[in-house]
Amino acid sequence: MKPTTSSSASHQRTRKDHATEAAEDYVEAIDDILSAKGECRVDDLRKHFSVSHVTVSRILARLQREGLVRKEAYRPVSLTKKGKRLADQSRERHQIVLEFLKKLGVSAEVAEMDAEGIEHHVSEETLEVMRRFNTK
Amino acid sequence: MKPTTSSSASHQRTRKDHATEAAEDYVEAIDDILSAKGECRVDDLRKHFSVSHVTVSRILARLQREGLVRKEAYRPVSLTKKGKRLADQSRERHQIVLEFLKKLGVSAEVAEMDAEGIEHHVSEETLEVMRRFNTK
DNA sequence: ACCAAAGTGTAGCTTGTGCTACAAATAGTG
DNA sequence: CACTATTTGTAGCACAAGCTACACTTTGGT
Ligand SMILES: [Mn+2]
Ligand SMILES: [Mn+2]
Ligand SMILES: [Mn+2]
Ligand SMILES: [Mn+2]
Repeated sequence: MKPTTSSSASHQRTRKDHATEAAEDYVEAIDDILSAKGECRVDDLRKHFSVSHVTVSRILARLQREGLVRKEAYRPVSLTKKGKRLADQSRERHQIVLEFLKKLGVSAEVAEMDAEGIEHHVSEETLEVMRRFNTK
Repeated sequence: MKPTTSSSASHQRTRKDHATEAAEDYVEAIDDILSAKGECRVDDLRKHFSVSHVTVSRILARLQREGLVRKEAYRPVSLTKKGKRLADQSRERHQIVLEFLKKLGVSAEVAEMDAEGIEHHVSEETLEVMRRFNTK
């Protein structure tokens, strides 16, 4: 049963997934918070992720450099078009994975916990398989 | 459809999963390489993960501090009892996730790529659900 | 035994993400 | 308006994991 793919390719893929993880989770959270309460502050994200406001602030600076987010000092955060697009994609994938786990028989609480990590490692092919499973 | 669990708890769990990821992947790789060729060198791990030998060296030093691995300068790596136990657990979980994805209809190549990341985010409950799915 | 090649170690750099402590700005309350 | 509480920013720390460059050890071939 030798691997069809070299192990190194899988580990490289995983490292790449992790490199985009923060961006995906942040734009998704920002978009959700914007929908829920009209504006998104550093402090909202601090609570959402259970990290210090400093961590939030520095990640937002990076996302701004990458053109996903707009942010002026002491002002709320907003998403660029690119950021909104990534948020929508991320949310959709998140939902599919979550729904999949629940349909599979995992409890809602545990499904929510697991989905938050799993989502970043699901390829298009696997996502499609999950989509079909969900509608079956 | 409000979350049953706070989003922050999921993100904390994901961060914890990532904190143990390198240890799990390394002891598993070491154990596999030991089985395959009798000894495991820094260079074997370098190839396995597609990183520099420096990265391998520093991660091994940490795993040694954590009591998972034995290593003397210029000598091959070996696993402690604790390391071997973690390797066995990690391999078993890896196999279950991989088998699950393939049974689900994902191609072998993609299943191998995705499993390498997903495995670290699968809770005991989800793993059990996958086990049952695999034998169905 | 020697020399070259391969493998390993170490110094030192980078980036990302976590933190506390302190300073500044904004918001809320009397 | 003034004062306080909350929010946000910044300095500076830690740690993990990536890298290159260079030094040292080990291995293998002549
Ligand atoms: Mn996530
Ligand atoms: Mn998410
Ligand atoms: Mn992950
Ligand atoms: Mn892995």
